[in-house]
Amino acid sequence: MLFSDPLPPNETAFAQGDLVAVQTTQPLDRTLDYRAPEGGCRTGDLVEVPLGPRRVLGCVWGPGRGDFDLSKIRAVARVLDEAPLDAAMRAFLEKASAYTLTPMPVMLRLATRCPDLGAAPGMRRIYRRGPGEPARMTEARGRVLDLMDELDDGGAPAFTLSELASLSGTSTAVVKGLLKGGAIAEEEAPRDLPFPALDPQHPGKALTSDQSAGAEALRTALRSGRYGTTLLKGVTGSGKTEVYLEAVAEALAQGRQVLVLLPEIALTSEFIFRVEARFGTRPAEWHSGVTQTERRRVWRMVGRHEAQMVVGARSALFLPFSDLGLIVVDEEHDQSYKQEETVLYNARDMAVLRASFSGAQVVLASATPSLESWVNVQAGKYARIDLASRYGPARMPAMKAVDMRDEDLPSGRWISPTLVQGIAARLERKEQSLLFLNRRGYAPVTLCRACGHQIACPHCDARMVEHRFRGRLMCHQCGETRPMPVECPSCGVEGKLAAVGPGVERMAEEAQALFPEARVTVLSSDLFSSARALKARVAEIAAGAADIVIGTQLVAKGHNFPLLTLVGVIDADLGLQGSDLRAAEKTFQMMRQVAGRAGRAEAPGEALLQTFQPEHPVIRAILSGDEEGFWAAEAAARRAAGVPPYGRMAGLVLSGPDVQEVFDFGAALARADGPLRRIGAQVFGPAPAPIARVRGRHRVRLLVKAERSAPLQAALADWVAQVRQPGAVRLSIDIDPQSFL
DNA sequence: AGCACGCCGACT
DNA sequence: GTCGGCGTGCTC
Repeated sequence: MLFSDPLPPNETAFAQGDLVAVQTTQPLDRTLDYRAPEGGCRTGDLVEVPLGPRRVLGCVWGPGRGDFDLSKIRAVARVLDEAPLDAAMRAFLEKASAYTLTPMPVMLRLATRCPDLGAAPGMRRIYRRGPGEPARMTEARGRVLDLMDELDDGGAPAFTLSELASLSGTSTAVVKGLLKGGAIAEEEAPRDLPFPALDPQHPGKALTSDQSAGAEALRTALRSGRYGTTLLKGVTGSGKTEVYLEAVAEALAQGRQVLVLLPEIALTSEFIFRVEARFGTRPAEWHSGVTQTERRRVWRMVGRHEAQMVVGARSALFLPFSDLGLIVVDEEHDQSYKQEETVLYNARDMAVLRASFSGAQVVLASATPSLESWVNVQAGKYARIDLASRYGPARMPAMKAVDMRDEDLPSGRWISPTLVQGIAARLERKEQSLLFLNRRGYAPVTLCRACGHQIACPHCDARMVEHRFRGRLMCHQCGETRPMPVECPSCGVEGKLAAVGPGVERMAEEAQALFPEARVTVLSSDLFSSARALKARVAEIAAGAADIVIGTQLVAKGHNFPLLTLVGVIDADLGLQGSDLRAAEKTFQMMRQVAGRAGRAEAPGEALLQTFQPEHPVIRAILSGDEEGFWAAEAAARRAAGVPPYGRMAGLVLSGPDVQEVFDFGAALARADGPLRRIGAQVFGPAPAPIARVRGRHRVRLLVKAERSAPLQAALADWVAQVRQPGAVRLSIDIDPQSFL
């Protein structure tokens, strides 16, 4: 990405009646001219404008274009009482729109995702202790007043009516009764309270010399007051968090705002706890689990610089920070930063873009960085800090391959004798073992032994996966479930349906059969109703509530298991097959993350990787621990193939209810490749997407490949615009797709 | 996104 | 004749 565009001119004030260009959230491909309202407005102001019979949300983008019939121009209806989007934010939105080929109105919608935007700030009644005494004292009244006096630490604490009633164990009627005598005073207070200030001077943990050096480098970068990106690399448990919290402290001391992105909501509560320990109070939170009221508060306070620090999901990048000084992207390599729905953007790249417009520093933290980041370091675009030594006595586990060709294992069994021995030894020592398999459910395939039929989802081209705990079949694509049938749905023969292949539930069964006395548990996302329930279970397990843990991908993500000393990877080859060019990178990262779960406390850990191809370069790189060698080899391979980050790619997915129509549209696009050829780009496809049908919609994929320097986005826009799109067919363009299938 | 306009088939 | 299907186009 290039981030060299200058900032747009500074904010302009417009007097009533001046022509202003307004970017709306309606799907229009340009701004519309309006007249500035009574009292005027400024660039960046969020406004309500009349559009046809409706009023819609918009943002003042600059002086009017003046290319529309003056007599038809209407006036801005209202300037919202919200913080304006500043020049850096607007430039960020425009650049992100151009880069991801996402229409501006969609970007503006991302930036204004605040409940009740523009509504008057909500008020609520609060109650404080008053000077008076009640005419008659009762027991309930006494409890209420005692509560208020007891908690009175000088600042006359305020309560809501319901808080007061429930905390003192009475009804609201008692509180209301106390109002009369003036013992309690009622007042109106804004619902949106500023966030308490974080204290950068609050003492932090003692740092190792490695960590101190890293922290000092980040502080120095922060003091430059300019944009810069640093890759903070350290194995699991090396104390990356402590290091970047020092950068946070520096930004806070400068009075600038901080955003920390985490890949998973489940990780936020532990992180917030650490922030509170470090800075004395909690930061603002922004993710799908936050209530509407709190969201509104966070959005407003961020815009007014009354929230200093936000911890959240990728969408927090679009909050209206007024002075953003630091963005931390924790676990920067995580695939979830690139979502594969609605708006396609990579939060890691967008963080860098946003920071470049705000003069902010970016810290990309990871034990296993993405190849892109590694290459950017090599090219001198990013700085790099390595935390090599492990925090405390724990070490990286010893890693060994279990060559499955030499293991004596009956069919239908997946835990090799070598791995069984390892688990047995741990059980004896009262240590934990983790078996990792990235497959949910009992078995990936359900096959009829009579006719060979495989049970597939009726809406998707995907197999139904048996979930034996629930006695149901489930489609992992669309979530469709149905009871487990007794007879084959194809030939009707009873009792011939067989489970083929391993899933975590089946591993649990096998482990339990091997070790009947052991406590076996499964950690899989589908077994928990909420992040809270999952977190609670993880805490129990960490405390020793299980001997053998069977887990999916979930366990690779930063949860702590101090008693764990053995990790068994059931199928280390799983990620190596297929034509995904990132397979090697993903497998490498995943295996290292999982292996990093072992031996975090006093006891040294061991990781056993079950594989049929121990000589595979990726497996060898994992075992040898030669990361730099792996990156260099992988980078060379990508360069030779002309693929990202050395070449540019775009993936197109066309989808619609009618296969023929979708394919015809794909073929028409492939034929009309003139604009692409002009920049030397090639089109591949149309081909059925990896999952050719999802929720009843047929999906077809095209892939565009270009040179690094080619103006890909502009060519793509021209190309797609030439071919008329059938109404029922949807088209999404993914710049820098994660998988190239 | 909505909402109007408009041009074709099935009905009171 | 007219009601209503949703394709096309406009909104400052």
